[in-house]
Amino acid sequence: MSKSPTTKSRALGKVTLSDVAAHAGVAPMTASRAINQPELVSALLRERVDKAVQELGYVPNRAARALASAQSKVIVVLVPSLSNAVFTAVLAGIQDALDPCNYQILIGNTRYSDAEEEKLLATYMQSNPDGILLSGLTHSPRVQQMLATSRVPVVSMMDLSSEPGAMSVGFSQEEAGYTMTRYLIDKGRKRIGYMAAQLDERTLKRGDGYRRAMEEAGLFDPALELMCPDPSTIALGAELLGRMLSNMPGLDAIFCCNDDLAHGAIFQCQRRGIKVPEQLAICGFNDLPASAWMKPSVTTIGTPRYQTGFEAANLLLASIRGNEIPARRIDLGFTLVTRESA
Amino acid sequence: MSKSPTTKSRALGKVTLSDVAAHAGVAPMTASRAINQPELVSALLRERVDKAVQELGYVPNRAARALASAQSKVIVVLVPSLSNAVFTAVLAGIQDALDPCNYQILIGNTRYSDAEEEKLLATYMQSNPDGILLSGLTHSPRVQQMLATSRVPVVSMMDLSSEPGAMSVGFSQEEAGYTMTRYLIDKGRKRIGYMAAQLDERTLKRGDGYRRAMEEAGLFDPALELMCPDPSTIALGAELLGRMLSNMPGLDAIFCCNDDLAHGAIFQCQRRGIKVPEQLAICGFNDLPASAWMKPSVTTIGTPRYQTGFEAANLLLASIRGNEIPARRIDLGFTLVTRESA
DNA sequence: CTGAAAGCGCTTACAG
DNA sequence: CTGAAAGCGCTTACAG
Repeated sequence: MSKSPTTKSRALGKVTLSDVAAHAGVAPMTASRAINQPELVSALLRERVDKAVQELGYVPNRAARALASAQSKVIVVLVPSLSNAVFTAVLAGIQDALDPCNYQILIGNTRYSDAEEEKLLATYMQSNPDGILLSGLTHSPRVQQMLATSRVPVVSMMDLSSEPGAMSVGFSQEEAGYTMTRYLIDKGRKRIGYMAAQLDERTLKRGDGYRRAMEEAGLFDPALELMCPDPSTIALGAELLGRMLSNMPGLDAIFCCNDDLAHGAIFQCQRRGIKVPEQLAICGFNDLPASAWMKPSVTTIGTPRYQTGFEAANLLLASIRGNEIPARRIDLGFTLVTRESA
Repeated sequence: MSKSPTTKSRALGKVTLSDVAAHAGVAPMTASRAINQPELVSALLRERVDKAVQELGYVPNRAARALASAQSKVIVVLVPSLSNAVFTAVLAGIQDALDPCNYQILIGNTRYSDAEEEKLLATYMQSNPDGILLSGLTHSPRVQQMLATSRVPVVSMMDLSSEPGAMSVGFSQEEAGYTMTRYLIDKGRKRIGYMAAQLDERTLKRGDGYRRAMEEAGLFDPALELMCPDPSTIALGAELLGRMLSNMPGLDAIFCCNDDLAHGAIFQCQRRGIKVPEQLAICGFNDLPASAWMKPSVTTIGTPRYQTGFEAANLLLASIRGNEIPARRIDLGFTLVTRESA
């Protein structure tokens, strides 16, 4: 358990590559190779270096490597929320895709705020990331500029970009909103409300789909939309249900922009003795685990969250490596999951 | 929008501090000061440097700074899960506490695996973290050794350490398990089962508390415990309920080690027509949002998740800064939340 | 297969 | 208040 012999004032007092090299009786360069490209070093020296690494407890200094090699091995991931199960599933997919590649993942939680996104990106840019994974398609001008000037590969997740050359993985949020609304209409519902919260990009696009379907069917009525900027929670769903019930006479169905709201709305119906779906059909979006188990179980849109993260990370890796990219726009689709609630 | 004039082969082709200094007509050292300790630079030069930074779009290189200053400004956080709302709340608290301090947070998801924890820590150690936030008290020998040799300040979250000098923030998991069980006993329940999954450290300690209460009351029966190593999910709760019902005759209450299991168990009861709490009392742990809204609402233990993250981060900061630390062991307590289900 | 030299972009430690 | 020198720990680019 020997320590670095020199005690220079600025140093961390840690074992360096030179210490390892000295201990093994080789040049630092050889020690470096033995560690990073062992196939380029003779078995004998490789063994001596390995032994020195063990004995000294050498830990490579990532900052030094990044500086010398101009390669950070860092990938930045920006998501709007960590409390939303949707994004933790996306992160799981990203982790699984990146795990074998020895990248360091910098996770930033923008909290659905453009300002926060700018701040995080500005900070993370100091780490010279090799690639960036972003949620959504729309970003502030400053973010767009930072991305453009950095020339770092970027993949957008959760929706499909129509910009040529842009890389994106997800599905059409608008189309999914349309599909769910269409389903309710086909079931014979006439007064279909849209309950939305957070009002992020995706919620708005689902609303666009809802509107298109309602207009097509001649059922559109702006009074049927409740758009609330607060974060989506079960409690908010419960509250908004009350508001919709009192403000929208004749309501026979509600399309909630996500499952959290739908769960809250259904719990509220249970407490008020409103029968779902007989009196009121309620459906959600995302197919969270509880949706399959609640009573009534919840009709919703199944979304490829884990897969989105996984594919987006792989697309980014291909781009970083300069590999051929068959498709820069990967549509993972969505599924209409019909259950008891609508 | 001028670029760095030199085009050396190894460089990133990015604007450096020297470029900024040249553009402002000062020495690099002065540019560095103007950016990091502006109060030490005259107003005139400070202004010229600021202008140069703007005009060149300078982004500091974090690796270079870390290497030169021997300070990483990195804090490592290891949590066992990101899909568990408990830990995302802890992370939110950490973020809020660290946000003003310009630290980079490295979030590692150990997936409840010691091997994964070792791997993550080994990787993150390469970044020379200034501090580490760990979940739980027990860690593998290799993890303990890495922490010991690095001499980096560590704060443990989610439970209280009895080791002298160790810093920890949380509450007694054992005590909480005891309290919930005691509550069920006081309510007159006799055959109280314990439904556990994941079987991590905390689940086991809650079980210890359950056992202590049952033994005290002369109600203990090992046949009343169902310990399943699979991850906790609503689906698993629903499944385990079935198993307990068929294997534990006379069961009149179930203490689920967390709310996910409790929700699944209650949904299953609804589907089977079992009345909760009349025929079977069910309670959970953690007080997730749905617990207050479900029907029946869920009796559970409220836990200080956000607060744990917040206080743990602040404790770590104090330790990093060498501030005086009034208490190295911060007990945030827990609350028994009695509702309809038990 | 091995190694001496130079440099990555910044900050420390001095000196003025 | 300002700056010239040296160095952080590693890797690139050569040369042998």
